[in-house]
Amino acid sequence: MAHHAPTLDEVAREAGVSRSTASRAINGGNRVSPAAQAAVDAAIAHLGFVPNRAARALATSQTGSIALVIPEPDDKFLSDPFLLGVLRGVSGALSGTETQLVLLINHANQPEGQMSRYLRAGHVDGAIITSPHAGDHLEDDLRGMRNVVFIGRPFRSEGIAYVDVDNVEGGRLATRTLLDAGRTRIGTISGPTDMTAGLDRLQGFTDALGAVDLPTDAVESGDFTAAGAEAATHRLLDRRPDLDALFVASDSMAVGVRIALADRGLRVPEDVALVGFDNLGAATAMTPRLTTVDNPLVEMVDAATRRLLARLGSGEDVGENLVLPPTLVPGSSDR
Amino acid sequence: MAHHAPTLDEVAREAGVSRSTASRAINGGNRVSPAAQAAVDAAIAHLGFVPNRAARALATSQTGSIALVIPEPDDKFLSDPFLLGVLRGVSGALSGTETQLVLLINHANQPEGQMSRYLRAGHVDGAIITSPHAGDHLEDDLRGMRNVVFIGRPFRSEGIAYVDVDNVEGGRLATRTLLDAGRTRIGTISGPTDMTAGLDRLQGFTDALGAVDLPTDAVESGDFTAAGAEAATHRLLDRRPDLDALFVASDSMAVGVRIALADRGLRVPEDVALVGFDNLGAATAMTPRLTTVDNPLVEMVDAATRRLLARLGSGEDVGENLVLPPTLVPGSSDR
DNA sequence: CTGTTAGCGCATTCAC
DNA sequence: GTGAATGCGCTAACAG
Repeated sequence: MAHHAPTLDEVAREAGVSRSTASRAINGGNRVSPAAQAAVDAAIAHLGFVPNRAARALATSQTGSIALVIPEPDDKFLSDPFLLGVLRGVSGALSGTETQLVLLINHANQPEGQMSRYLRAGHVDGAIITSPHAGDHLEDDLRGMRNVVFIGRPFRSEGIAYVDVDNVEGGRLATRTLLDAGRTRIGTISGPTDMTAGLDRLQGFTDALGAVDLPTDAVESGDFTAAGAEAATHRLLDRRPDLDALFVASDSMAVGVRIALADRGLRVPEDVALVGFDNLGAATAMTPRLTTVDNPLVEMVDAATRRLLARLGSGEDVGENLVLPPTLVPGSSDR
Repeated sequence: MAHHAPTLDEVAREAGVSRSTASRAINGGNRVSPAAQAAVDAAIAHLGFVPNRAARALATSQTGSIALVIPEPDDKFLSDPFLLGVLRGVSGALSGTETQLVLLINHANQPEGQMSRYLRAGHVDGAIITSPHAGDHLEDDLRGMRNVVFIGRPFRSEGIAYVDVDNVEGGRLATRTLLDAGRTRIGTISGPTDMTAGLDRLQGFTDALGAVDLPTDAVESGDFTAAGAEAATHRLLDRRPDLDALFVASDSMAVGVRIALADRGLRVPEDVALVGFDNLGAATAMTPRLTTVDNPLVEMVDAATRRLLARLGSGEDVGENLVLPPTLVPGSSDR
């Protein structure tokens, strides 16, 4: 245990300069002579100096950390690939940065406005908010705050910066793939209706079928879990046993759909063709390999983080919200 | 945005007391009169005062935050239920606490000793370290530091505080379940050999079979992923097509095992009985539902976090390392 | 380009 | 039980 963490004072003394010069040398080296810079660098290396974050934060009133707000862990939490992708994206964008990542679990029953108070209290410089649900206080509490970026489009997006994948286009893409494979009796296991991602993907499904004058009523909504999708599939097939294809709004749900189909003795893709959505790991683990729509989640989050950092740094907005295009990932479940 | 975050000074002034009294009132209220206490409380509520973490950290040289160190995101990262369980455990232990959680991604190629330097620099008060691998610098870098707790027993545990599940006993439990079901040609898809969890579960397998004089050589090691396990299962069955039961060292791997068995036309449990390990979500999603060993991960991590907090608070060690007992979770894959 | 001078907001001696 | 004084380690004017 070091008896004493080296301080800027000691660095300055060892380098033979004043504290201010040492400080400038550390922060970008503006207006410091090469000689002084070198001396300070040497002293830092020699002493193993690491700036004290608390002191720096106090002086600059910037914490050097951002928060990642994630929804309360519930039963589906334990197998949610979404969160892992988010982590990976933030982590990538922050690597090489001095910025710290503070994790904030957004408990559902926590006092309204607590989150925005936390941000306003200045405990962190900014925040990334994941998976907004309808009725979430967060969306309204945080509207207009410029140090906040949402992952996924919120329900009312005015005054909210966000990045998202084009879920409508993704839903279209998936459904067209089924059409191109020659299927005509197409249904969907949609996502939850209290999330824009669920709604948008369903919209894409409806668009694609409507464009070719096919019925769009074979819909049952799941909850982005395998178990929920399994039940939804049974409900749907009870009603419409003639379906020859399904667009499943998430790969996790496709696992449940496969089970339901197997229970009914239906083969994939011979009897029922399948196209999923996400490509976050589950698709490649299925047999036959699931044809799916790639959700560029990691890139999305990476972009969101960089955008937040830019907003914090320059103070100026980077402009438009970012909506990334989805792409089809071929498998053997669609034809 | 508030023009000005309220400071302790203002609280003191509004309450008609000195800064020191206000400070005491806030921190436990020792040696402050009921009248003063009430006045301060009122002022705090009125002003919406929130103590500035940076200032407090600077004054106390305690940051009020702990780090959670997780391994670098690789390809299996995106579908690892382990990490989610850890998050859930830490989150639970920290809720109701003022302590912040800082996420640290431990990049494999990061300079040796960086992590321990980070801790010694005092950026956080302590750390929770997840899933130690053999050859990890971390284990040696952090040995002896009393503000660190590991999740999962490290290879050399001297000088390292950790909590773990009894993986050996878990492996025994799983294997005995298979024996009790009348199986006699039992193999295992083990975990990676560079993790104590993998090694220990295999040890339990060997113990249980050795105790009844059955051969223990039907072993192939997976990597805790479904794809890896699928390949391992084929290797094992190529060599030992007569097996009538498998202990699979993780539920994620069991998914791959099921695929491999299906490919070979083997039914579960009629032809091959299966017992997994973890019960972190995958088991209940399988059909037939996987019989598995419950890994009390969330409780483990919760305990680890509380232990860390205790160590930081009182300065005294809480004593022994904690090793939680695993329990069997019945399914219909074992008989 | 450099050093001197002030705080940032809080906890904590120490006398009273 | 209370208040005055001091310092945590750093950055940011300011005058030189």
